[in-house]
Amino acid sequence: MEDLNGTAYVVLGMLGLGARTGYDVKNIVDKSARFFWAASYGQIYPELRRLEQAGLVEGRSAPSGGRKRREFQLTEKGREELLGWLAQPAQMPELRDESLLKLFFSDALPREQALEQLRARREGHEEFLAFLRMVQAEPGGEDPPFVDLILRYGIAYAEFNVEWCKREEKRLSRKAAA
Amino acid sequence: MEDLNGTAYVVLGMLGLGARTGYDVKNIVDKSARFFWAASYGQIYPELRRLEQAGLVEGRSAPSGGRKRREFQLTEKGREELLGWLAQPAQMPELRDESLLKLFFSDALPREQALEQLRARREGHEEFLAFLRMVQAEPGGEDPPFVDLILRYGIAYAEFNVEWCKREEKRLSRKAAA
DNA sequence: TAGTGCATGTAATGCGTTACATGATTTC
DNA sequence: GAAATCATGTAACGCATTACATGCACTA
Repeated sequence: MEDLNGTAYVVLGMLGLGARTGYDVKNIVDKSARFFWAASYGQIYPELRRLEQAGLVEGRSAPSGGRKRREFQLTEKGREELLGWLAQPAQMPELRDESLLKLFFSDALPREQALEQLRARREGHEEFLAFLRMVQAEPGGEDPPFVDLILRYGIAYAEFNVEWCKREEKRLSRKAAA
Repeated sequence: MEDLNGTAYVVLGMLGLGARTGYDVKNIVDKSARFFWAASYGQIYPELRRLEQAGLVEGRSAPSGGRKRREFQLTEKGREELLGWLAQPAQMPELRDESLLKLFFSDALPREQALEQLRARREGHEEFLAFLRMVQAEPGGEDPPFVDLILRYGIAYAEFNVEWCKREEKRLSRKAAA
């Protein structure tokens, strides 16, 4: 087992799911994983090289017309690394949620502005929910079961947040009125 | 308005909530905000200096016995900065959840191991839930309303995750049996 | 022919953790 | 007298974003 960072496993995993180029990896991440794990070109391309040097992926030039292009695929070693990582339990995530931070400090704010923070959080999650429902409704090949599972998680998570905000908005308005 | 990072506002906010030293800030963060926004000494102390230079906090030496100690408090400018920041809407957070990432790639795994990932996620959130309930049950001064709101959010969030995992564990076991 | 998409990459900068280093005071 | 707690800080490293730079191919 190598000592790899999370981004390395995103790349390995996406190659496993059919991505061929760095560009592919980025697009698939943006379409399906961005909400729980983002990745930028500035990480992906250097990471592909490191993985190649470590023998976990194999790259070869595969130009399309006169356009430069590198295709990658998992090596046997790379597949093992991915499976080994998948088999280990994950760390609990450290959230970094600015909106919760603002709410946490909102005792310093007039009630109406604090309520506004709650509303803004709700609206953010409502938009997010709409986006995920759109993705879900898109035609095209069925997703693999666990890819679909995570999409449904995203939807459930957004719904939870919307409902929670609504509940607390009501509670707060009631209190303010009392 | 200065151009400050999130950690700066954590520090300002915690001083507003009664923290006096960098050490205080760290402890309060660990007790009440770590689950949605962590901060380490390596950020806090340099940040306090920057804030002092920017005139947002005021520090003075306040040794207790022969022990070196610096107390800080918000300046008027610092309080305004904090309030200004609180009044603006927050960005949607970018999650970075390794456990969701592993589930996302779990189609590559034998079903039983994938189920194990779900169970591990559930157990993580169960522990987290137990921890938050303990914090909630602790005696001691009542928390300000919004501090309490966020504690209740944490609990609701953990409960949501536990329930979601249970539901999906069942669904998956059913499928495997079919 | 202009715009969009495909494709690859680097450099600067900033954010954050970890490990290290030090030392006084209080409590058992 | 040992251990825990209070308290402050730095240095090295790693991770990630952003902005920049380049250029081909297809389509409207």
